[in-house]
Amino acid sequence: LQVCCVRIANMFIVKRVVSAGGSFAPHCTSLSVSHFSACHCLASSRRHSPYSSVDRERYTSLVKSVMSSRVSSQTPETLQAEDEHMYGPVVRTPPPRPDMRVPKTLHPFLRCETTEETQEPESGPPVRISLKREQGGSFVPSVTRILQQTLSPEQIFYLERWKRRMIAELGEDGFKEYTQNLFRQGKLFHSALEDILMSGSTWKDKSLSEAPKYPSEVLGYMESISHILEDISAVRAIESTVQHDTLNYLGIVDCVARYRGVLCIIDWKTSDKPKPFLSNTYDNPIQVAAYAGALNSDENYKYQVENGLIVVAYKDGTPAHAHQLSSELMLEYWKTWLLRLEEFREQR
DNA sequence: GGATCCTTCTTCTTCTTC
Repeated sequence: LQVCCVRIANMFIVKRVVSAGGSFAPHCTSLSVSHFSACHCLASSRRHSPYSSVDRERYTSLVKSVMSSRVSSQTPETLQAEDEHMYGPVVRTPPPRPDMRVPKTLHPFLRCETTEETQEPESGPPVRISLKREQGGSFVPSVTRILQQTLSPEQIFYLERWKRRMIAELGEDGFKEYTQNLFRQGKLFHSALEDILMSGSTWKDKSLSEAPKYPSEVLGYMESISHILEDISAVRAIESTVQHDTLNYLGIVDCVARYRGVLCIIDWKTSDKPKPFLSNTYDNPIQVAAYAGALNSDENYKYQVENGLIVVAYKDGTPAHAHQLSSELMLEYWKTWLLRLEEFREQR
């Protein structure tokens, strides 16, 4: 509102000064002296401007510019001053980082040995290996931590800008509450899903009989993914820890199951904004590839997973978006993950 | 029981015209 008032007030001043024939002409601040004179004269005697006979073509656009209400009276300088007032000092967008790099060592995504004889039956309850960190052992960083600490300058810039704007809108406390609520919803959604997938029933069965058991906040998300759940079968792992045997990192996979018959690492996400394209999910595909690579090297899992699936659920029940990651795509993201991992190690 | 960890999310130009 404050910015609007300032901008409207500025435009009003320009209009008044021009129509009163004054010599104040903010539009001319970046123009030459001759332009300024033209501006002044045109403003003071519009009907008999001496410039109309001298150099009419040259000043046509200038006249239009000054007289038009569509032109903002703001200059980049005043806009920046306003932004600084509202959001703090302006940080320039960092130049995009050329990322044609390849990892120094291309660690294999899949285990070398053949998996034909190690196929295990897909019956039985899903595995759930809980996280147990070794006391006093060497520190093993997590996928989330590594991704968080190797964000690109662009990502950091946009995230910080978003945060600044949210705090300006909601206040410090309001922002804290907002983010806590986002996390809470995500956690509730994951718990409900875990419950459904562990029990081996479908959401339709559950929603008919046990819907009241789930917090009302997650019902929309469950409705959102109900069509995806119909295509899920052979759930093998839920919220289970995976650790890479040589690359020394760990994480917790949301789910390993078949989606339309293809064995996938599945990552469930909640989002307020629609994410119809894979590119809308930022680092999520890298996260999925990192989990898959770890699982493939992990002795606790006797099978390999080459594909991925990112499911974005919506609170209002809008059908979720499911982004499938082919084995080729997973390999590409595996390379990106290896780069991020190298970057993380270099920081230390 | 307390402390710590993993995870849960958040980003992508901006203005005019119809």
